[in-house]
Amino acid sequence: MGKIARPYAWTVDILRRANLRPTRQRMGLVRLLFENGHRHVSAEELYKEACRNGLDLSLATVYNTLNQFKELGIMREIVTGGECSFFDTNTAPHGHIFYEQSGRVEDISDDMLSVQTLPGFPSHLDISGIEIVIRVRG
Amino acid sequence: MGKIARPYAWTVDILRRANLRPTRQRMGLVRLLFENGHRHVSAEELYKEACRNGLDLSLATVYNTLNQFKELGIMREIVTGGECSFFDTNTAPHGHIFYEQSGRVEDISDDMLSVQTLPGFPSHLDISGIEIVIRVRG
DNA sequence: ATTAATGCAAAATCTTTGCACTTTC
DNA sequence: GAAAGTGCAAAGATTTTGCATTAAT
Repeated sequence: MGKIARPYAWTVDILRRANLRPTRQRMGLVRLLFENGHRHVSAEELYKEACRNGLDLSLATVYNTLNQFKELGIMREIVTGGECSFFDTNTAPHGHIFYEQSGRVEDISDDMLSVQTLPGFPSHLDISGIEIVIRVRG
Repeated sequence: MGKIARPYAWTVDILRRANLRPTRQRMGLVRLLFENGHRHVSAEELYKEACRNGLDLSLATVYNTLNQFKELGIMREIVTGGECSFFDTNTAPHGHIFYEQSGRVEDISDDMLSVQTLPGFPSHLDISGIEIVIRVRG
């Protein structure tokens, strides 16, 4: 990624819109997360990637930032049942395929799976999220 | 539950069938888990319940036993995204409702939700499990 | 007797937090 | 300068492990 000499305007925009100060660390993370389409990352992965790209920050800051982004609705968390949690830049409702061996996460697209609530579904429930994970050995 | 003076025959049967020695601890856990229909438990919950019922064992043994049961296919694990994992005595495919506030887990019955794979689903995947969790605030 | 299981405490993870220091506004 | 963010190390929490002891076959 190279040094961030001048902040990328769009990273600042994203952060401003979320009422977060555009610090060097956040701008770097936003750039990694959003510059090339949607991504699934674990905190650890993102931290290492940031370091590799010359961004100087701590793992705790990565956790804090990902959790802030989650709370602000910019990202969402993916529950895999693996060792660590993942975060997804795509906040639209969709399921995931979790590859147990590699620990990788992929989206389930609309033409793969159909999920519908039926009349028997309790209508009073205040749903905060629907997790669909297909675990595969491959 | 009272003292287990003489082992319940059916708990021994379940353990024998799974090639596990019917120890006092395992028989007690099997009894709590299977004597009254299907259950969802966390290790901690089950541990406390066992203690309350006069069963003398350690939390580590509860974890070990639940994991053995999972590997042997007697139980399965439920991924909730909450702080701890849950184990389910019902191994048939079905989803769960997770109540974030209480940490309780309930089954999703067949008349609540319909899930179907569509033609676009990758047929070569070696699926080890499908997790469907509806998180609710209530 | 032989073999397996248990208990305990300690370790291993992943994740969060407290506080002094730094950066942004 | 005031307020917010960061880094670090330390704490928390859940789960696993190592090993001496105990129990089951």
